[in-house]
Amino acid sequence: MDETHALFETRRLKMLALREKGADPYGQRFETTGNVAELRDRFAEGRCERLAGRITAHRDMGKSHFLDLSDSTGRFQVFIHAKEVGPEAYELFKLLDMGDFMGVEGETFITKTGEPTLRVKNLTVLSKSLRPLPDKWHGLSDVETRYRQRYLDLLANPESKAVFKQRIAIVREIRRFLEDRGFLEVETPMMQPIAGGAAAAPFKTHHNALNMDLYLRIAPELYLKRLLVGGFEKVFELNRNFRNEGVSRRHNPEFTMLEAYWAYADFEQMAELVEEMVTHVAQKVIGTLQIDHKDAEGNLIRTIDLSRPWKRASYRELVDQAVPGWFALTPEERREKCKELHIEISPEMADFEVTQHVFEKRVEEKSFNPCFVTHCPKELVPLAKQNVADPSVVDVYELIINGQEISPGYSELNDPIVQRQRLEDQAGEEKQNIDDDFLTALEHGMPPAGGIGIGIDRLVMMLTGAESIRDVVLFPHMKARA
RNA sequence: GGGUUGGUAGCUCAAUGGUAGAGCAGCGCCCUUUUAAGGCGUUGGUUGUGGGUUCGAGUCCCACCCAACCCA
Repeated sequence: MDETHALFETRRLKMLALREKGADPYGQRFETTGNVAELRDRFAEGRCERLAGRITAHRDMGKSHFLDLSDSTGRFQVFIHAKEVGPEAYELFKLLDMGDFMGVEGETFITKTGEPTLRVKNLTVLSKSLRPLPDKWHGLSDVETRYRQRYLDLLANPESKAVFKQRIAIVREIRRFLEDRGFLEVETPMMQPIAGGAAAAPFKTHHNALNMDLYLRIAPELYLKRLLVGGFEKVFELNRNFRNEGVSRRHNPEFTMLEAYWAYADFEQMAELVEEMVTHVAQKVIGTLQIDHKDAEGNLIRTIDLSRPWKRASYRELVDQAVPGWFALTPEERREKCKELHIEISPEMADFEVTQHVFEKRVEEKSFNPCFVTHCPKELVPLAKQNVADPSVVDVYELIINGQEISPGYSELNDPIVQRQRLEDQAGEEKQNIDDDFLTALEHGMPPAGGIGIGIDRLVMMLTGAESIRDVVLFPHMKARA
């Protein structure tokens, strides 16, 4: 939309005309007697009120005008008539359009159709909009515009705004829940010399004054554990991580992660904590533990049942259930089996990766109600403690809801020697990518601890029924327009 | 990275290869209680970009850009 467009020009000329008539088209503060909701709550005829908002409807009866003035709490009808506001203000009013902000003062009354209304005596122009808002009836449905110009989506689509308000409430309730249990929210570096704590490609940046490369963090984990070494016993961080990977329905390059660590606890206590937290948040924000997911047409696809207790089963058990006899096969036979099952695998995959692939396709993607998958193979999770009885697995859970990983939880590895070995194995040739400062910290002694991560975006998707991460991230990343 | 679908007026959408249209918004006129107000009239387009085929392309072909979905 270029700025010489007729619609833009018409409004620009009106803006200039307002200025000529002595009205500042971009005005100052306006004292109100309340917002729309407050006016409605205490509504009685004959009260003098002052209200500010955006013009969202205009019903023109010739000399009488009915406008909807909208703020974040709703819309309120205002009545404007030349005799009531006087000729000068009426001239200003005629220069206003849908989408403009104005402040009004007048007396309340009820129209003959029963609508609570404000009869305007004085009006103040607060802000002139130079571009038209989306169609009042059809709204804004173009997904590209909804993401690129989210403000239009928020204005035109109440259900979109509702999802973001739910997201805000979810994040707030998580913070309260953890704080109520003695967890301290901390802030650790977003820019790290070595991007550790997860296996993912980082974004690289450069500090000019220090002349050093830095990475945007892919996880806060290694810093939070330093805090356990430093004597904090219950900490959490709820903030952004960055991963330099593809974007998809489930991936945004920056995403919000909760990590929490609890000294002297283990992964089973962490599972309890997460179960309690998510059900608490669902009950508080959504008002139910039965979460309906609908398709674009509004048809119910499924209901996710968050009722406690949540299912717990070992990785091995679940894979064996999905593909009976899987663990009796040789690695070669497993690859054959994948062909039979039409599960695509690549030749360079290690045997545990083949199993993991089967897990993803046959267990994860088919699990909608909550399931804690416990005791994963240690190759998958290098930062967790090995199981005492079976060293081939680690003491972790992986929480699956809605066919996606929502949260991993660990009994954190606190043996510095084993930890160094694991990181070295994982790094392979790239030894310089090992966070030596972290290992030094561990060598000073870290208490045994439970830790969790929760992908907040995916949690919000699950709780709100959003099909795409872009529907729960206010400003999702998009390619630059041509 | 591969596949599928899509991109037409500010918004929502039409248009067998044959004059690019509608509703809403905008603009003008009528109307003193409307609720998507109504009535009459009217402006508005490089059909994502660039090529090609054709007497003629929004439509067919090629390349590219952007997006959604699926796959890797």
